[in-house]
Amino acid sequence: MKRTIDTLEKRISDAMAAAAGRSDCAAIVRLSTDPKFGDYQANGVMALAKKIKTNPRKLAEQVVSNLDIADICEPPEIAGPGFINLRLKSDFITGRLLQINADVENRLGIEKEAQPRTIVVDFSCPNIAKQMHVGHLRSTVIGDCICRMLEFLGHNVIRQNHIGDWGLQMGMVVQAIETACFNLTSNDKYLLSLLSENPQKWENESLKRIDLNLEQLESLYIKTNKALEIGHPDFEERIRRLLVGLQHGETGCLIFWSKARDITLKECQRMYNLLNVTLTGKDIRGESFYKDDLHEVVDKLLKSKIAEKSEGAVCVFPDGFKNKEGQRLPFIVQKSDSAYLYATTDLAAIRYRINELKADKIVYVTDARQKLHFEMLFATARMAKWVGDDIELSHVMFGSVLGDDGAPLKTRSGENVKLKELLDEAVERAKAVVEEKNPNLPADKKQKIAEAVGIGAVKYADYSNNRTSDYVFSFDKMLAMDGNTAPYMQYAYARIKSIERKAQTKDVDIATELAGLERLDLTELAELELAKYLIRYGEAIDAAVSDYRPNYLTAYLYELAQKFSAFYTNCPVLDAGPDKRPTRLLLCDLTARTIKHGLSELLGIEVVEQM
RNA sequence: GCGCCCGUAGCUCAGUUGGAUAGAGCAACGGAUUUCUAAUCCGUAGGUCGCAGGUUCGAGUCCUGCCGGGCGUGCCA
Repeated sequence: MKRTIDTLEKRISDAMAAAAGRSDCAAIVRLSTDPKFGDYQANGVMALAKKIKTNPRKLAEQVVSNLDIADICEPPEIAGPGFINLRLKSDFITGRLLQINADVENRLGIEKEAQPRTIVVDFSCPNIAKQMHVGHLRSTVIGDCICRMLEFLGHNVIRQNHIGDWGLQMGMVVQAIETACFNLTSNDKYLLSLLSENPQKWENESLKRIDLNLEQLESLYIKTNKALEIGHPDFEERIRRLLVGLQHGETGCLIFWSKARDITLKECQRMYNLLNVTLTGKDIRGESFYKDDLHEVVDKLLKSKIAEKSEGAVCVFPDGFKNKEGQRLPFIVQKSDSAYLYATTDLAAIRYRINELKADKIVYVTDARQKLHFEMLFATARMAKWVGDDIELSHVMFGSVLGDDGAPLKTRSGENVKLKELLDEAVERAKAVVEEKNPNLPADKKQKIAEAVGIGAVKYADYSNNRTSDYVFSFDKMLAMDGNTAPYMQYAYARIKSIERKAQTKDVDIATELAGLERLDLTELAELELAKYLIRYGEAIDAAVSDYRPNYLTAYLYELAQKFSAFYTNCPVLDAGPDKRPTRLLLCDLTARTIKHGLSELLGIEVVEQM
């Protein structure tokens, strides 16, 4: 089932082309700004009239006379300076609803993309030896939604969790694990003896016994970091040696590193499961994966004269980038101490994604502060001809999560707020609300509802904000029952489910009433409004996915829930007469399916049967 | 200094290649519950879209300048 707006766009554009005798015509069909203008409006005639220097209203008349859309709309009306106003026929609306109802694939009548692409999405990207914190929330959640939407439309999505598991800090990570082993050894005679006699065996033995969780590892890492900052030359030298050892693949260093990686990834996976994010172990492809390609990246850039030595470092100077003195700005791919950095890794990753993963598009979901980095990265990759003109590189950026004070969200002591603590508190608060509103539910149900609502609220708040702007984090707002929040959406869904449960006690067989449904009765305004909105779901997804903006989807879902709530208060369902009831049951069913699909399939937010 | 992002109702924010009278939610005020979950609905009030120019049939949206804020700006990611 084609999207209505696309069909209208095509037909009107064609009619414009016929009227104007040229091919570059765009109807620019949009939702009407006001119900009195109908459902859709075409804005393109005025621009075209200007281009071909003619009277826009006359042109509009010509276009309309060429136009055959009687299967969809009432006769179009020309208004104002040259708008074409379109009102959907009620037959068309009911036809669509029935088609959605009959969709056996449960896709709510939404078609897959005619030309599926291979799209790599790079997101989440936690770091080794660090707990996920609020800074990872947006990338993880928005990236996941983008993947889900693209996949639903039939694209081949390849998730890439580009974790920070290589580079400068790894010396300290190795040191941290080693410290943990020493701590273990200090009161263990056997390990003590091994330490002097057989260091290799000591490493294996102590690692086997070590039982660190990520929190403990992180705290060791932080201590190491602090010790380094204070500045002991010996210690500094030791960390540097560990880093070099790791980079040269010394087994001792590698097994410590690998242990830290395992501890970290295990905990991250817990977070993904808790967040209902689709990432798994197979999506992990961190910086370390590219470590052996870095030399070649720099070498190729140097050989092709794209990179040059400057102040000891190897730099690329892409066109159009200037520094503060107005001189060309470097994209450093190798430091003067010959170490590689994230620019190098990112270039290696681009090559891998295009050559091995066969990406048509690569989408990076990272915060807005990295904008310049990605602009230079893309420019460099294109200069090197590693990325063809037919391949799209997108930096999907987002703003920061702020605290009440307007500064990036931190704890009182100035640390990043841990994601786990944030989610725990959200669930805790949601639980208090469930307890208050619905104390009679069994405890396990209350817990499930609290988890769905609490975590859903955090995610939904993130989605519903325009991703490019910063937003102020507020439990009170995201858990509010009014407004564009997860609980409001979940409540609307729960109300429909409640009707369904009630139906059984009233001997109403919903399945039977919906199965043979052929005629609908949309006489009430609230019914018609809801019906029209339901058939637009595909348009909302398209808008959200084509600009990677989940807030378009949440805005649609919210409005849908509002229209449902209006319908719910005005139109009794189960007590309606036999002529009205099937239509109303269908509206309930399709609303529930749409909300569930949007929340649970596309946003990864659980719905609940009762609240 | 330069670059990027932003500035919309008291607050938080939507606003889709420039479209008709700029929209929500919160807060405020008024109303609706013998009725499928009131965790709801309906209504009222609230605006110089930072300021000043410009482009045009038409600007919150595009251009220029200014004011205010955030971020970035050669060896972190």
